[in-house]
Amino acid sequence: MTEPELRPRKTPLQTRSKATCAAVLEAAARILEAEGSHALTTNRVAERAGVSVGSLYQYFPGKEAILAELIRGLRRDMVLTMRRAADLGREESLASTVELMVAAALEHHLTRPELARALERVEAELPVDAETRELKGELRNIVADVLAGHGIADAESVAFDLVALCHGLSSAAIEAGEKDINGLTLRLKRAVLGYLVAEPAGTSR
Amino acid sequence: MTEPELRPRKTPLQTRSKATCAAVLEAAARILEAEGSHALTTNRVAERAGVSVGSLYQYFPGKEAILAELIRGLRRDMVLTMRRAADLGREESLASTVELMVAAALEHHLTRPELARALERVEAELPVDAETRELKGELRNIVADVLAGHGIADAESVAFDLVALCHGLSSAAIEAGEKDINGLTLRLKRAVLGYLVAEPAGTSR
DNA sequence: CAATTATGCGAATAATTGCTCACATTCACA
DNA sequence: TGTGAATGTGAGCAATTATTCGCATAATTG
Repeated sequence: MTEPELRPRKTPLQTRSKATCAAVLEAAARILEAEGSHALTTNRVAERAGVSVGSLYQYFPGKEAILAELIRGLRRDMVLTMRRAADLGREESLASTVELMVAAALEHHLTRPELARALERVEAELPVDAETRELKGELRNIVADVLAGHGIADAESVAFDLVALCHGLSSAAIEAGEKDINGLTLRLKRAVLGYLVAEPAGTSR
Repeated sequence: MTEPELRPRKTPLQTRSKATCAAVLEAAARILEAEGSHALTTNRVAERAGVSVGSLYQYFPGKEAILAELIRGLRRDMVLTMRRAADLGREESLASTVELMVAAALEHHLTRPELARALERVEAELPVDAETRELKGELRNIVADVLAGHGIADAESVAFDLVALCHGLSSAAIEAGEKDINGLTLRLKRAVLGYLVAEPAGTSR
């Protein structure tokens, strides 16, 4: 049960090799979203990418590294999207900012829903990747900053909860085949603003 | 890519065979929570169960069937737990009932957290199992009934959202190693009551 | 008690998969 | 243009895995 290596083997220098790398990643993504992680074998990825296995192994030590790279890519995207939304919301009301950010998060989930879902599942079975951990923290920080900017107490902890709540609702709704994105945005907004407005205290037994 | 069979091959009749079945399921559960689904092989399960592979295959057509059975068991448990909580909450205030149900759901997630998480991931990669689908619907119905009993409009849709929200927050918190269960219960309660209290309307663009 | 049925066994086989390596091709650069 | 570095190839070996099948043991039944 040796931990699989998640870092790429070497970074492509020439354009040709960059294309190879990209093709491998894209092929893996497609297999993943169409058939799930159990169908992801190095030989299949290479074939689908129009590349030989040898080339694949030149850049990735194994399939876990390919998956890890896809995950990092997704998270980097997410952070960028959310940062942009947070910036747009600067000087806006809390409600407007929430709507902007919720819409951004949703859009992110909607670009390649199956891929995002598959990668999330895979991530849980892989050793923790340092950069991925950082990126997740960064996401929470972005949210926390927005909250703090509107004078909300305990911003860090609240940010954690809001991110988790939104993630839960978006995933479930998208998985259930929800098509009404505007409606879903409203439901997310309702959850977020509701949480913010509700009494933090209350007797638990 | 033939769909794996998820139903057990035959039902054990004698006590001896019931024990074999149970041993297989428990062994699979232990491997799953300790090492994840990639480590779950039929031979390993049989060995860990103190049973031969042949016996395993007598009752399960493959490992997917074992996993499916574990999933069904977990869901059946969940429905029972939640029904009990809903019954206990009858004649109580909405807030109290929410607290009871939230606590029940949490307790459920906490008995074998790693197992529950692993099974959820596995479920997403398996063909949809009829009974599992039913059970998930049943869970939402239980919540919807409670909501309707308190005169909440659109109970079905709200139930969907509340279940999703709670699932999201519990999973994230438990995964993050949250130990303060009382505190977590309060946060869940806050999310639920907040959602219920917040304006369902609001302008989305 | 047979005789029938249920249960259990595990070596052996077939299929899959990860991964390497010896060799070919292309590129960068003096 | 030539030479070393970078890149690409894919047959094939090693290891893992799923699954079967002939046979032994235990329970049930009549």
